[in-house]
Amino acid sequence: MIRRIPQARERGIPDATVARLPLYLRALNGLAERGTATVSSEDLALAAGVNSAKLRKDLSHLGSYGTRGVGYDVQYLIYQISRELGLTQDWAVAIVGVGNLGRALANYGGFVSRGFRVAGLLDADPAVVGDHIAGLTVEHSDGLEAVIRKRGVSIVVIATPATAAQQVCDRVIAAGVTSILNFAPVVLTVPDGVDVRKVDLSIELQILAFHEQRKVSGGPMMAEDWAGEAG
Amino acid sequence: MIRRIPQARERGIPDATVARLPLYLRALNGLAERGTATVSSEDLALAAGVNSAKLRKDLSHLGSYGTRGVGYDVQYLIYQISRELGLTQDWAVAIVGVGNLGRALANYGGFVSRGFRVAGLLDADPAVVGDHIAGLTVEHSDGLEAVIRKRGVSIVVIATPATAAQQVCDRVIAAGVTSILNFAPVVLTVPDGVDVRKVDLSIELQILAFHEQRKVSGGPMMAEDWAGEAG
DNA sequence: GCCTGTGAATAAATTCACAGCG
DNA sequence: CGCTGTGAATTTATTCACAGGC
Repeated sequence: MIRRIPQARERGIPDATVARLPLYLRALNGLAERGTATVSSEDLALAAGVNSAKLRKDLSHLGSYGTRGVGYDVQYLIYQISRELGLTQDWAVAIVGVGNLGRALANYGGFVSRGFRVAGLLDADPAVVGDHIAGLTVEHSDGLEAVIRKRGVSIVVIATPATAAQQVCDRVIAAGVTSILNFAPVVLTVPDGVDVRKVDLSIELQILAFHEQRKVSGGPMMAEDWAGEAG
Repeated sequence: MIRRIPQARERGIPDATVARLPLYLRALNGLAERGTATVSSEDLALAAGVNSAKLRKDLSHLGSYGTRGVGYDVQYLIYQISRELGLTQDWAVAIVGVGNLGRALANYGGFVSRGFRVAGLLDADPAVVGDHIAGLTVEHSDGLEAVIRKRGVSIVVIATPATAAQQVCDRVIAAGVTSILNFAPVVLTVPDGVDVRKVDLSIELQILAFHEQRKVSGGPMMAEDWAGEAG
């Protein structure tokens, strides 16, 4: 029988924990900006919106970075989590598809601030190519492979229409990219070893609707005097 | 702290299942468009990107809507899932914050197509108020409460800067909204009974970076400061 | 035979509760 | 003492595997 060796150190961090580390990091940065030097698991958990037992368990997967009876040193913990997430490195990101969403992403401050650098904006539409967005010039997606290779892009954000997503996906994988963030509402087919994360705006709304439906017995309020102004 | 929504007594569908139903729904709609009448759990699972056992278990929580030896009737299953998610109703959604992201959301086809209707676009910036986006006119956020009441808004999307998010959140809750989709990178504090879902663009990138870091032993090509870590 | 639906088994995640250190 | 770190207990989710209907 093959038994998994529990790597107490830095290997084998649960997915659920990894997904929360950015949350803790953001809460810690907020504390740091307000000049807080140390924080207890209770307070940090509150700021991050989780419970303290979970927070301590999560952090314990990284190592013993707290001090019993005191709490965690904010700056030190920021560094440790950043290192664990790989944010002490500089990641070049290319955004493919410069529609409304692509523009929003390019201008999103959170990308640049944490180890990510938008190294390329690409679009297939000649009407968009040449636009200046967030200090970059939109390039034609014909040059996708060249941009990836020349600028060391390791993460690609797909913000194209659904119909183009798989094709873009195939091309960037062929160019060596193994990390993709997909905003197109389509399931991408990728070979083993390629990591795809998906953000689906409408799915979140649908989940909300499910819960909303359960709350209100009579369904949503009726829009009585809604006069559509479209058209 | 996270409060469980007044859970349905009759059928407690697991959260993990609810989160996947929209995925199945999209896969089914794709099949329907191509004229497929029935589909096996195997094929539907493939289209949705999950495994078939999970799919069958998920669907079993809704009822027995399949036919042994045959599969599921596509149209019927679409209806059942839609009903379960509350998408057979018409949900009025207001988007607060009409920056790049807000515009992207307003133009996002997936909203309108599935039981959601953008009933209001609001922003605090007078320079934006009056803009026409996706067939709507941007209104000043002073009128937030009025818009919510008059147009029967039951779900609010917060796409404001982080600094404004909590204030907007408080106002919409005071106006009776109990379902919020938050794109601002901040943890919202809400009373019990209010359901908040969060979409955080940078968190997804950070999770990708974590996995990417583990794949590539040498790190990304453009790593500038390679602090010698004893590995 | 084929494929669903589902108990049982397994795995993962969360929470409890307290030992142990500062 | 207070607060972390963590085994143990609990809850939740996934996967297996096959009974049972078509």
